[in-house]
Amino acid sequence: MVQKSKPPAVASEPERRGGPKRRGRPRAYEPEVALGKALDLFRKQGFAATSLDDLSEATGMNRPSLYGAFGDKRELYIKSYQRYREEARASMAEIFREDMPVRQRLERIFASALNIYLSGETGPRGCFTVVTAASEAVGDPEIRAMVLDGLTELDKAFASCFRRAKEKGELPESADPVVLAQLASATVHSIAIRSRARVSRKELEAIVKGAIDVMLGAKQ
Amino acid sequence: MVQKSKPPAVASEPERRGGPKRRGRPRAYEPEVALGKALDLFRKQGFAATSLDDLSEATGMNRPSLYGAFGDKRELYIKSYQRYREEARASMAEIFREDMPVRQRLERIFASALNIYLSGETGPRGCFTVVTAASEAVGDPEIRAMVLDGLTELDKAFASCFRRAKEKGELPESADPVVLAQLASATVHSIAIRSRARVSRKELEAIVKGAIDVMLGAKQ
DNA sequence: TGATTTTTGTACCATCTCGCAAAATAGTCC
DNA sequence: GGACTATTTTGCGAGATGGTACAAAAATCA
Repeated sequence: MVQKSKPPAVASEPERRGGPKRRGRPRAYEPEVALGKALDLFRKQGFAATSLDDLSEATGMNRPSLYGAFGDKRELYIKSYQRYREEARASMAEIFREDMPVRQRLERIFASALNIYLSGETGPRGCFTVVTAASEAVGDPEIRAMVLDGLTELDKAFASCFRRAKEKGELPESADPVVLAQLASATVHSIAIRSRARVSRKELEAIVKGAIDVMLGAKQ
Repeated sequence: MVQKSKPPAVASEPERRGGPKRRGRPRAYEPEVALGKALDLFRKQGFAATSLDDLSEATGMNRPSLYGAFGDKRELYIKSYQRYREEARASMAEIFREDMPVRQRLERIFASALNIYLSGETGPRGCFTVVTAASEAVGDPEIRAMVLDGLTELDKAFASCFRRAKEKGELPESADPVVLAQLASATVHSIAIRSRARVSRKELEAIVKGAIDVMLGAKQ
């Protein structure tokens, strides 16, 4: 009953101009925006510490509207996480679109991660996957599956990055793309955690640089 | 009630120093044991998702006793974390006591971490530092300082490990102990997160092995 | 024995929690 | 204009939450 009879207007644009006008009282909120606000909150505080009142205040929707639009708290959490993943995936795909040296690609990936983790008005927002893994993944199989999926997606992206590099001769034949990818993912996880402890951007960038050097064999 | 109401008469160390015998009603619990139970719970569920009722049930203490012994929920959380850190530090010190090849020492450190993260009756317990960083560190300066301290402690331990190795000629002169330590820490963080998503011990061990190989220059 | 001290057990409070059901509102379609 | 539809608003209720008050219980001390 919530989103069943909703017209397939998935794209946000056709709504405002000459679109197939929705019947009934118009919404006082924009779902995309509201979901973004919810995402911010969940990312900052985690699931349990975020109350419906918090969400209601942040989104500007009162609880029943929230409930009607996104389902209960857990569903909203899952939808927020999905949206987060989509955004992360998009910026990742962007980096993989054009051709460039491995080092540069790695730098851009890590820079993108840092931007995601450090941006935020009230402090670093961190990584949703890490927050979720820490709190909800143990007890909720569905959420755990999403976390697992997020982790392996990152692994695969890095692995393909290193595989390409090997093909182009940027890495020695002895290099193992999967192992290097796990190290790169680990670096991401590490800066995700450290960013929450308010480690400075400078230090995090230094960690990234050191990790890249080792992975590309500049050191050692 | 988990802890039975047996008198603590012959507790591990009831009273030291000639036993000036506590006056008043004897405790029905052992603080050390109770704190351990609280630690388990917090580690599993995080701060917000753990209620005083949960803690009361797990420790076998009712709320007033809990409050009297450890203070409010936040204080209990902090005390739990301190105890966790002490245990981790102890097992780390153990590994640093005797002399051994770097690879072996690294293997033992990671094995110790894996044991800590994976043990648990109701599933992997994960790393308190990661859980705390994800949930509480952003909002609570005191807790954040503890997390930061825990992170740098691990970094330093690894750094000293690599420094020793370099002195003994186990690593090339070009190796940077600090950078390698950050990579090692990152690997720990990564397996801490992955363990919560129920990644199998086997996979985690493979990640560790790959990371060690790269750090010691066996690959590349 | 009785006084003192410490802990325990029960009960309680004020607040917050999530979820829901009406009722009011604002638009579209005929 | 009136019927219809989708959304918002208000408000509620059963239960959980963190924290506390108070008296009974159990030990030591005098």
